[in-house]
Amino acid sequence: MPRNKVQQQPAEKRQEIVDAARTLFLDVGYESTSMTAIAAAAGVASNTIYWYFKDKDELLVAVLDAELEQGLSKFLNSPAADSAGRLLMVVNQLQQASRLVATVHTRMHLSPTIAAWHDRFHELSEILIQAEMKEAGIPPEKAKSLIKIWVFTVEGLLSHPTSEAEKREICAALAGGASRQ
Amino acid sequence: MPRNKVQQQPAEKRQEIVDAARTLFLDVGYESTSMTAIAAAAGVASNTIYWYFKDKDELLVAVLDAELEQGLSKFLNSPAADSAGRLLMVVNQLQQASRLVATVHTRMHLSPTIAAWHDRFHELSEILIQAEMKEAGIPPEKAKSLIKIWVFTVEGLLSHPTSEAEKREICAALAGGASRQ
DNA sequence: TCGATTCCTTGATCGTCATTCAAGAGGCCG
DNA sequence: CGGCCTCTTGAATGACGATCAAGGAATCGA
Repeated sequence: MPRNKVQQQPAEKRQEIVDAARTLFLDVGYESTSMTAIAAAAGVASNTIYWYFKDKDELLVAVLDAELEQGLSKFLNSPAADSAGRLLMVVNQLQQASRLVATVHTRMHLSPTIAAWHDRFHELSEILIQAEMKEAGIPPEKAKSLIKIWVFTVEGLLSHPTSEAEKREICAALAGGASRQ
Repeated sequence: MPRNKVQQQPAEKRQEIVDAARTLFLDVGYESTSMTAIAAAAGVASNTIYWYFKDKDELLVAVLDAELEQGLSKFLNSPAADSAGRLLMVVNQLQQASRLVATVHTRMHLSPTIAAWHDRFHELSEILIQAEMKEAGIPPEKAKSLIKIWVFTVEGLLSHPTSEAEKREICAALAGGASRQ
């Protein structure tokens, strides 16, 4: 069995493609970004993308994972504040990827790949918020519904244009409502 | 200036197109429904649709308006219950159109027509919820953030598969959190 | 009745997009 | 060398939303 070629040496090209896609997805949106445009930005032929990714959705998952990893590390290394402050920070951190929220919710019905990513993302989010609530002294029993409300509200804030002041109010109302349960 | 033809007599064809589109949009989703399929279901050539509607988005708005009108009348004629019960009823009423939630949020970035409909929908929703809260004795000042939280949570419930029991819990938590502000 | 005007419908076509195909360049191993 | 793998590409395919040019049918003024 001959093992050939330099094997994975220029796998940086994969990263270049992800970077190009990420910029375009965040800037003009997934739907308005053609594979040709991504290829041009990455300096390859559009077919080349299909050597590294099965389809456009798998490329989207790569972008989402990159975005998630970056957001997660910022969140975990953040200066500890109160729940409302941490919530607001998450919202603002995710804001730049806000266009992708609707895209994921649309494409999860069309692509099993996106559906799987979406499920993993929600699992992770709920785990993180549960930890947040445990720290605030809310019993896991009562917390279950609140977690969903938090997640849905964050998604709503990302999907709809909201002023900074209003975001702050809403996060405070969420955190306040939680501590009073 | 001759005024000709029977003028709008067979405008029922427009309704047939909307009905066909509605069935397909709710069943397989907007993105997976081709204009050809709608035309076939309505018994016309695909071009004919473009005589009645500027584009696919305008047809979607017609479907959304029909769905909204139906849902609204059911909501207003509903037996008065507590806030949690009325919320849950709205969620279940909108459930059949749940696939369109993500579609609207995606296409509002691509189509001014959809963006306008989305804005109108949120205005209307917030007015209705505000009335609900006024009745519950919540001052409009405090209600503003809660309204958004309610709307976002309803959208979240529609976008994510949730068991009946969990929906009930979440609605109860929302209503309970509101009354305690 | 005749022609003009408007309403409505359609077959054919266009342009774009995601994706696939067939072919090949260039390095590695035996 | 010769076969085989990794990687890249120009060209094609097929689906879709949308447009075009052409007419049929109904009504009006003359």
